[in-house]
Amino acid sequence: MSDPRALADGHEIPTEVKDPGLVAQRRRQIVDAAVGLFIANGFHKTTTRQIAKAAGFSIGNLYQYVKTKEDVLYLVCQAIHQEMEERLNQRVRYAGNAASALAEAIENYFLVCHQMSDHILLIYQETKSLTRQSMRFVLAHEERITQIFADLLRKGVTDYTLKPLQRGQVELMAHNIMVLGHMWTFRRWSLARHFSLDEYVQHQRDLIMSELI
Amino acid sequence: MSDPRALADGHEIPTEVKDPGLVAQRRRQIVDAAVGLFIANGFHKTTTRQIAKAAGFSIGNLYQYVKTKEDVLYLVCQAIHQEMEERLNQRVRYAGNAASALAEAIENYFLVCHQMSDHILLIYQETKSLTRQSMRFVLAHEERITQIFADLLRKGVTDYTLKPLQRGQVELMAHNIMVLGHMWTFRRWSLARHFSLDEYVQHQRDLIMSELI
DNA sequence: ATTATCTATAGATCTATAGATAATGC
DNA sequence: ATTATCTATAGATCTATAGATAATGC
Repeated sequence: MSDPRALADGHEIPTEVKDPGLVAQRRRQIVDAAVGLFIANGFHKTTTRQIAKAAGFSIGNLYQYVKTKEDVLYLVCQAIHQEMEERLNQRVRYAGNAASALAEAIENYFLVCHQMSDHILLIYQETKSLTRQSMRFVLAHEERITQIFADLLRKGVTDYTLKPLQRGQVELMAHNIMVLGHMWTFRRWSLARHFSLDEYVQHQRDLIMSELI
Repeated sequence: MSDPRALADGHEIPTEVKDPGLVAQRRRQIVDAAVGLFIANGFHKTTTRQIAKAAGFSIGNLYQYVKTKEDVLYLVCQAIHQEMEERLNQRVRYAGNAASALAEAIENYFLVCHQMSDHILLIYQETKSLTRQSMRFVLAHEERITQIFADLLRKGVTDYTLKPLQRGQVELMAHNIMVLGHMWTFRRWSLARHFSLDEYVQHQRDLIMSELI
């Protein structure tokens, strides 16, 4: 709690069930069921009954693993960020030329954004339905993902493969990268009239890199 | 309907009331009441009773002016885009140096985004709750606003105050400008730790313009 | 007479829990 | 014996409408 990065690990949700392995398994079922339903119908129009049914057990049992419907939303948001973070870290190269590592990370990130479009949209649309506390954790996770790019930028400044940047400008560029990736998910209805995914990724990557070199 | 730009003018919502002036007036009351409630509590958690009460009349009368709750959301989205568009057009200068007109328009736009933060967030969060048809109109309006920047970019290319740009790149930069303005509204929780509004506007404006000159 | 407004409520939900039943492990 | 699961439902909504009343204009 004292380290701001630990915030993104989230908070415990109380359960009536003793076996931690079972809790993890059932909650994964809940999340898998809920993600699809929330994407299709939104959080508010999805009922806890639908979630229980799609997860493969009864409504009563669902409430052994979460205390409220909002708990389900929180689990979903955390799971989405978790997956996003893993997919990015999996591919980030920290050795060698930082500028080209950044360019690769941007490309990878934009492709992941494309693959996780519906999930990213869900977070934009439903974060507001979280309790204050849950929202803080979800935003902290978003921030931690942003720091992947901030770290690469700082590394590029250190090894002189990028132009020098003020501390604030590092943050700004990291956020810009994040948002331009998301942009493909919430403006594709217009962007796709002009670009394929690959064209979009290349143009944006070049735009960002030309700013930095 | 045949001209894509006309789409943004929207579609008529049926009413039981004959006097068009009264319809306009009551709907303005409805929109003013609903905007505040939707921002505070979200579309789904706001009840039609609350809207009627805040608008100053009964629930029965509300339904003389709209057919469904979703109609209210649609009216709200249109009103927000209307105001945004007016505030931008009011300040856009089409005479003289296009590059500096663009820089000024960006600055003005970012400030308007700041002032209308809650409204922009509302559109990001609730557009999905519109019917398919209403959503099309709302997105068309968003596109029309984006074209304000696309037009300035084309003008800058024509008068040689900006670098030459391919057709697709004009669209891309216009969308980037739009989204970087919105970004202040949905990432201020993080950005404000590093920048004041004015610093943010200047940095982003300089970043965009340096790409174009 | 016509138009606008209000009151009262039908009908349809939905979340969360209580209490009963089934499964598991000692 | 303990833990997990299920069935049934209490209690609390909420949208949209029907029918009654008030206001308006000829």
